[in-house]
Amino acid sequence: MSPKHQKGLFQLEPEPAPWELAAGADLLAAQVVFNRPLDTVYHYLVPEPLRDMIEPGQRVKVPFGRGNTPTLGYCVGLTSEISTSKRLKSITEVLDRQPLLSQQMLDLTQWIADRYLSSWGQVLESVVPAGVKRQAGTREVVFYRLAPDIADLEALKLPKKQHAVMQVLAESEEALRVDALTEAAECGTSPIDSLRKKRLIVPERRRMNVNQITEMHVEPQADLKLNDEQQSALNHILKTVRAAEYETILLHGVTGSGKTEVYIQAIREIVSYGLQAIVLVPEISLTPQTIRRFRARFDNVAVLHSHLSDADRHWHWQQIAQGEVQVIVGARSAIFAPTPHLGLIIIDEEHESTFKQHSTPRYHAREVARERARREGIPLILGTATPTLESLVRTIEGHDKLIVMKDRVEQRPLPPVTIVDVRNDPLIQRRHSLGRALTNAMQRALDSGGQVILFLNLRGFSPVLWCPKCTGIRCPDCDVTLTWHKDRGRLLCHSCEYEIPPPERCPTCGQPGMRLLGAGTQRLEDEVKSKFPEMRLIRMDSDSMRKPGSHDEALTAFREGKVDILLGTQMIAKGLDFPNVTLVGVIDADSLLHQPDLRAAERTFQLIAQVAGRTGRGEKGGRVLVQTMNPDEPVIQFAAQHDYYKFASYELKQRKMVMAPPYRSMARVILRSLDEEVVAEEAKRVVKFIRSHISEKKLPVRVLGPAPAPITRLRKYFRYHFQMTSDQIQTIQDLWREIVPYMKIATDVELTIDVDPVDLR
DNA sequence: AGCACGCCGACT
DNA sequence: GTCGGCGTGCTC
Repeated sequence: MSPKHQKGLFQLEPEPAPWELAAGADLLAAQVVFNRPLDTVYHYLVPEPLRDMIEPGQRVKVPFGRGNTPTLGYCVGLTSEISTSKRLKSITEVLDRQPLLSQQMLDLTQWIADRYLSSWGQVLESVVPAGVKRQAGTREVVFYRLAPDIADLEALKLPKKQHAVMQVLAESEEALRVDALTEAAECGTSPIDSLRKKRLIVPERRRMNVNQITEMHVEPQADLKLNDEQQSALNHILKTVRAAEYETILLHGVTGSGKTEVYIQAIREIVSYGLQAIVLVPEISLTPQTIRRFRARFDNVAVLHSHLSDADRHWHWQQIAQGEVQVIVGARSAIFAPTPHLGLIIIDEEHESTFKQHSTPRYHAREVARERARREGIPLILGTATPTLESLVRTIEGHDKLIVMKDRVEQRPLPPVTIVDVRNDPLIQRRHSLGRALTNAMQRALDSGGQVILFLNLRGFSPVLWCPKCTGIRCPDCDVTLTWHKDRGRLLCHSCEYEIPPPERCPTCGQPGMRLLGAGTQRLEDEVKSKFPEMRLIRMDSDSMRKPGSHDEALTAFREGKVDILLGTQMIAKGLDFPNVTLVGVIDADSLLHQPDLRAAERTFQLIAQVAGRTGRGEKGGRVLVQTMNPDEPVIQFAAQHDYYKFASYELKQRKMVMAPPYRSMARVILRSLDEEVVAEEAKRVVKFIRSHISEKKLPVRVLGPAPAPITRLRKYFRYHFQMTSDQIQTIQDLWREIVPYMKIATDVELTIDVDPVDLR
């Protein structure tokens, strides 16, 4: 038996609870936090009747503020030592029968609040699923038992029906539900009510599950044989697992190197110790294929995806908390799964930006996972074909371990990548999306019975509807042009929900003859159909894949060879292997490269590498064509050479030069308001205030900005932003906490801070 | 964030 | 005179 397992057993032993230690004292106070941007932990007296039911991790109802408004809060601790001199108010009600969070999860959420400059209460509110708070899918059922002091039934001289009820209960080992009782005693509910009023029977409330989830059945599968690289990666992971120590392992495996099989066999080991594993994947990879893959290898897998109902989510939460689940597979928020005996955390596709939450608390699941692993003394595995520079630098600096798997399984080579300079391509000049080289390559691939994937990172038909006399049509609420969606016959805003029918004349100057500029997946689809009319084609983007299951359906059709050409956005860049794909075309590598973002180059490299990974997995081999107007761009060159490390060292030099992450920590502050002048003024004022504080305290913090955000207007709001960078994130955190109370922000301006931003739009 | 308190203008 | 505008400051 492993030392890890023993530790797991010890955790089952009841510890003396802190409130028991305080029981001798004459007062008990609960520490309460609120779902408000307040950093304070408030104290409330626990009245006598609530003393034996309150526990940290439960929600409580308390009077709050001058008006004593009844407010929900989270009890995060109990104490008999109160530091405040204020007179304490009392808790009104304890809302949960069981704590929603363990002490470890409370500690972790406090760390998140601290790290991401959000309040503890706000973190707790977003960590506990709504279905768990509502106890969705359960109902309160009343059970009855005999009162404890009843000795002789006959002596009570009860009416016949009531006597029958008592008889049934006396013969029963456990408490009975009302419906079971009425049936057994052959009566209605009135005798039961009378008995309760006489206190001869006592009610007992219990929560019962209403529905059980029926999981799909999957044929079990045996583990696969690992190749040498996989085996040595697994050996290292198992060494850490057996040592029961924290370590972050960056598993850099090229596309098709078989990372998933390594994860599965590592999980196999910890499951055999009775421990649980969490596997985080990007939401988009939560396809039925991924799910099937895990279900086929483990008995108890919980898959937490975005289409679960509140009731399902609650049920899974309970199952996980009871230790009934071996493996939890889910997106970002699955890192909060309440596993009692966690043994391993895996983050697949570590480089994906969806692991960063986009709203408060703006945590990064990778960093939360790292902290959770550190606290629980377990390994964290970060798997990817294109590590983020952040993760790579941590291995260079010796904080984390790097394991490289440079070969694909069965020694299949990575596909040759050809950069196609389309600057002088006659077809491209005539506004085609497919240049001559790509068209010819498609023809050859299809002629020899291969399949083709085309990648274009823009949905819709055309991103600009252009008036020759004036400008393009823009969204009235956002600072972006409207995209023409031919399939729906509407112009859509990609930043909000705004849509309009296409105007016949320019809405600004009344000129007819608007022109469509630029191409999205829908226009590409038309072009492919006209160039290859006999080929079967499927388009995958968020428009064509709206109904649940269509994603899986499309991929299955493609895999089974019922489709010749698959074209789409990001959606097709990751996931599964299609052995018969012999050509991958990247339509427009430049659109990725030219985004106003410090990670534009990194994302371009990642996308080309990911898309290229979709081919060359079968015996026929495969190739990749990348169309670009910037053939000499180093990033595109490195991607064509499959040389991650050359790319990394080039890009790291750039980042060092401009003092950007991963060499500097960064926080981004966003101000938004309906009034542009107000928000611009306020941003200037705030930055001036911060700068003066920095120079006064001589803090090593740089402030960049303020400037209008790249998307200056979003959903009617004008947005300004600025960045703070420093060698230590701690410096920025301390600075922010110190100055926040002093910078009075105008009431019509909203201010948010994003620590370690991944998106600077 | 939310809410109460407070100090100013235009109404029965 | 008072109803309500929103700026200010506090919440155990």
